[in-house]
Formats: sequence, C-alpha cells, structure tokens
Amino acid sequence: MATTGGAGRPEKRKAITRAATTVFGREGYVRASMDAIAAEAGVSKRTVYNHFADKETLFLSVALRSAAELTERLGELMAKHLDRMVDPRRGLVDFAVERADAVLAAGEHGALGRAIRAEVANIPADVLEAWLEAGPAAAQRDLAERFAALAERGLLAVVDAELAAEQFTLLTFHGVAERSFWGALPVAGEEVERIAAAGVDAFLRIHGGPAAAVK
Amino acid sequence: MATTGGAGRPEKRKAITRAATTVFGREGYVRASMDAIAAEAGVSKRTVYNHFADKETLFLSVALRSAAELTERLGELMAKHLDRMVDPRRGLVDFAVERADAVLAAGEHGALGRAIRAEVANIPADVLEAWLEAGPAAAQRDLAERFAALAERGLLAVVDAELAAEQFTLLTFHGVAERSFWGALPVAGEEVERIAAAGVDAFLRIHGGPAAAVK
DNA sequence: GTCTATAGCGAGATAGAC
DNA sequence: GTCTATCTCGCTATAGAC
Repeated sequence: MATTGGAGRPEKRKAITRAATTVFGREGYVRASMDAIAAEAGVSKRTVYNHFADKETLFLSVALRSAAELTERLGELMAKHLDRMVDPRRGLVDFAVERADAVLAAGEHGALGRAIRAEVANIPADVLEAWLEAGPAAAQRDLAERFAALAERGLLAVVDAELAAEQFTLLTFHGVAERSFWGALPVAGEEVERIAAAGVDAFLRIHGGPAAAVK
Repeated sequence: MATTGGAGRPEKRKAITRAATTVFGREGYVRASMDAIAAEAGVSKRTVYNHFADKETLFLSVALRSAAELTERLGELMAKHLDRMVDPRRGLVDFAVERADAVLAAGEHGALGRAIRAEVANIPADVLEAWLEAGPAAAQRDLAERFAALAERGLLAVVDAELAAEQFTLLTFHGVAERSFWGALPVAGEEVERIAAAGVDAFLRIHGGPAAAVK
C-alpha cells in the first residue's frame, strides 16, 4: 500500500521488507519497533521512513505480500499432489501434510498471518478484504477448482466443490493450526500426519468417490 | 495466579477483574493500559496494584477465570441440547448455533480467548497449559463424553468419541470462528446457522447412527 | 542524492513513592 | 488518590559520508 515515493535503492527496500516480515512475525504488530526493523535490515531508521510512510503502511504492505506468496506456494503444492493424483487418500494426505508445514512452519508465512489475526480489529475493512482475497480466500478457491476437476475424473463424489474445499481444510488443517496456535508452538510431524490421515478419512466418507470407498 | 496478597475489599477485586476482562478483551494485552483498567473498574491504579502484582499477572488471572466460566457455560449448553436429545440433527444444529453465539458474541469470553491466542508466544508454557486445561481441552472432553453417551443410546455411530468431538467442533464451529476472527468481526446469524447445518450434515455422514442416516 | 548516525520531541506506558 | 520517575515508542530533524 502507498509507499512514500519512488525514492531509494531497490535492494534497501527489499532488505526492509524482509526484515519487517521477520520482526512483525516474531513480535507482532504492537511489540515490533521500527528501530528493531531498521536494525534487522541493516539500514538506518530514516531509510525505512524513506520507503514506507509509517509503521502501519509497512505492516500492511508486507502482510499483503506474504499472503500472496503463500497462496502461490499452496498452488504449487496442489499442482504437485492433486492434479495428477491417482490414489485419492494418498494424494490428499500428502497435500494436507505439506500444506500444514508450509503455512505453520516456524518463521514462515504463518507468523505474519498470526500477526494479522491479532490485529484484525485495528485493520481497515478494505485492507483486510484485500488480504483475505490475496491469501485465504484465493487459496480456498484454488482448492475448490481442483476438487471440481477431481470430481470430473471420478476420483471424488463432490457436488459442492466450495463446501468440500472448506470441509477438507477444516478436517485436515485447522486442527493442526489450532494446536500450534497458527505456528507459534511446534507440533510434532507425526501428530500432523495423524491429524491429516484422520481428516482425510473423514473427508472421504463425506465426499469420497466409489474408488475411494472407506471401510 | 499469584495475587499480591489478601489485601483489599473483595468487591473492589471483583470490579477490577471485570474491568480487566472487558479492557483486555477489547484492546488485547499489549494495547490495554493499567490506567484504562483502573478507570473502567472505578478504582485507583494503586488499588489495582494492591490486588495484582503486575499487568501480566492480572491478565493471566482473568484469562484463566474466563476460560473456566466459558467451559461451564458450554457444559450447560451441552446438557440442554444433547443429554435429552431425540432428533440428532436438530439437537446438534441447535447446540452448534448456541455454542458459536456463546463463544464468539461480541464482548463475551471469545474476546479474551483472542487476546490469549495473540499472546501465546509470550505466555509461560505452564500457564498456557493451565488455560488449555481449564478451557478448550475441558470443553472438548465434555463433548466427547456426551458423544459417547449418545452412541450408547444408539443415536450416533461413534467409535472414537474424542475424534468425533474434535471433528464436530471443526465442522460446525471453526469455520465460523475463522470467518469472524474469533469474534472480532460480526457474522450474520443466518450464516452461523447455515454453517452449523452443513457441518452437522457432514458430521452425521461420518458418525451418524442408523436413525440419523442422511440422504 | 541517497545513505548513516545521532539526537531529540511528544506521547504514553509501567511501576511505585508520597 | 495523586503525582512522578523512568522507560520506550513512533516519528522528525540535523549532521556529514559514499
């Protein structure tokens, strides 16, 4: 959102956004200080204010960027596991595990998502809408399209792809997200796999095609 | 957790915890000021520090209390809707709707839960454990016991009651919690009912007994 | 002309003395 | 219940260095 102008070397700007991402992710919006971000970026505080009008602008800028990056990463994971899927259970479980890792791994995008969720009451409605559209909503639409394609191929018995995508995410991801407080606390890999497997089993009982019948 | 001592009139203490609950819930931990809490309680700041050693102690104290109260309230809702249940779908949907209201209604316990989730990285592990035990974990165990009893009565076909309770919560509650950012943003009542109904339908496909077969 | 370094302002916080 | 010491914050201003 609205930088201060075109001023400044682009490599400095990149260092600032990188630093802001890690510091906001680690400390949250209120605790993070512009001093700490400048120090982490290895630039002077004045340079930070040369590139971004104020703290809020910087935060929303990196939050939007992080959401878009995560959406892209999740799209890659879907392509890898779902597009050429043969065994529904295996493909879905593998995707669920890798998604949980991608979103919740320490120091990654999940930390900024947690900061956004903590600040939601203080974020302008239109900016929050933009974040949702670049992040969670977009990823959810991607997944729904993939599920519709899988139904086309007879691998899932999905009638409402949006609903199926929502329920898949709830059953295989949100349990882990809640346990780890969106990545703030570590969750054992085998726990992630256990939840993913149980979630996929349940999902297939709701939306599984004949080829994916569950005992 | 560890107050400063037995000093002070109990009605003042109650006013302080009430005020702290609303202010922490409204502003979050970092933004909330001890001045604002003292003003909201109608006492002097000195009185606040007479009852609670510092800001963190006060916060954790009211967070624990709120979690326990919410667990009790949820237990009442379960008793009301599940113990004498006749129609599984109706009972489960009604419970899901009232639970979402109880947890996420503006200014209620959900606000403090949101504050806790935002501060999770800065909360001592043992205190966080205590909060989980008094709140979410206890409520989840209650629900599992109820589900086991319903299976006993033939109203559900549940084999793993803990898993069923977890999946019920995911399917009927977490979608609403996520949409409203744990109560920070309003969600229309009909949206809550729609999600609850779809979640219960899915749940009954996984765990429904013969009496609750879904088309 | 963009950067660094530093100093400082005004506001608001915790915490505690009186 | 007031009042204040001390700290840190976001942000600005003033220097000079590459």
